[in-house]
Amino acid sequence: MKSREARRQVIVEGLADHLLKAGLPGASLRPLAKAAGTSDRMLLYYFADKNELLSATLGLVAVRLMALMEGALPGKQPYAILLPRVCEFLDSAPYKPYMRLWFEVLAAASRKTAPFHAIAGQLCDGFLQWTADRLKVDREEDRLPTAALLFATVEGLVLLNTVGRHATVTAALKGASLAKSRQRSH
Amino acid sequence: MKSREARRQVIVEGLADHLLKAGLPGASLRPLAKAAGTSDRMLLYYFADKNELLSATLGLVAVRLMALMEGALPGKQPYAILLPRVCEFLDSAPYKPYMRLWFEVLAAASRKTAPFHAIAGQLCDGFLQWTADRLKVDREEDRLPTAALLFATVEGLVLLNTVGRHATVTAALKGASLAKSRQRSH
DNA sequence: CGCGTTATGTAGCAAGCGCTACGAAATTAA
DNA sequence: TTAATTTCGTAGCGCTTGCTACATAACGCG
Repeated sequence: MKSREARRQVIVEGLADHLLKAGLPGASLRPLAKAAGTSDRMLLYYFADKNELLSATLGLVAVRLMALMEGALPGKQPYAILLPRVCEFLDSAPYKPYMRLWFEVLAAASRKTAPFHAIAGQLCDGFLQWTADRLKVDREEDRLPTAALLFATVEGLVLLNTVGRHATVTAALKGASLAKSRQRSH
Repeated sequence: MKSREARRQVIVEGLADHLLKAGLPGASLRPLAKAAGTSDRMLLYYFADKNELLSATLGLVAVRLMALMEGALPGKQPYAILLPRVCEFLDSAPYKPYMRLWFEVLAAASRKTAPFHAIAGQLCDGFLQWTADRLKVDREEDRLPTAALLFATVEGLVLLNTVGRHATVTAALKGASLAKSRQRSH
């Protein structure tokens, strides 16, 4: 009765591991089952169908990512400092699998494919919240807009990193610091 | 002899249409062939394999997109004006299929999957060039960094739009204008 | 014990995938 | 006209996909 939920939990852990390694293209039932130490038959015994299974797994992945990010970058920093910091640590090894998977989910979500659209939306909100929490602003009413801008910019930069455009990323960061330094010198 | 290249061209046009509609998930040989008015057998007669076929098709898609963008936003604008402008028109109807497909290519590229990685890189460079061309800067040496920043930010904003986070996008644009206005008032 | 619910293995289905073997037309070259 | 080459349809291969039918095993409870 209760152990069913527990068993589901254990399975989902294995699925999440595999999903982070292989991504959505490698997320077919048989490989997933193998990674979780069970069979495709059992996956569809514990989950109604592949959608429910993926929803649960991506949910856990989101929880893991948020837990990873929770401890990172303590304190509050202004925009100009936070931008390169976030960009840098999201490009570090532990986050790369998450970022790759994240982009695949986004691509699927852009065609309104269930269940990706909903999940992508939630994760966007979560990440925006996380950004706002770490942001130091002069006026409190600027928090959300500034956090949104930072979020979007980081998103774009991480994306550029994943396709190997590192030079463009550093150029963009230089561009951001340019704007800030000019802001100060005026 | 020469008509073979012409035939390929005609086929690729049909493939591009379908690819923009159905995206990478719908890009299997039989549907593609149907859309191009031929058979899967013939696709693999005119192209070595599916990779070559997709490369050619995505190449044409890139050409089409660049042609679409060529006429848009004539003249040069400063960063603060260009950012919302680009963001707005990339969210308009004619560009949406391109953006969706673009994200799918990026997701595939993030796993270094051939031939997407190379194509994504090229398109990044093309778009960066386009941005730099339309940017008005005070000092010429700021052009590339500023263009890169704008590119990345737009990328992130378009991404947010495709998952329906329009409020976050407008907030971010407000955040950008905030930074600029404060820059002026200081 | 015996019985009902829960768990799991085996086997397979229909559909789709990229791709190919084969032969018949159609076209071109001699 | 004949011979060679290019074009294309038919059919199917081997494999993977999500998912299911069926039977068996294990377990909890009376």
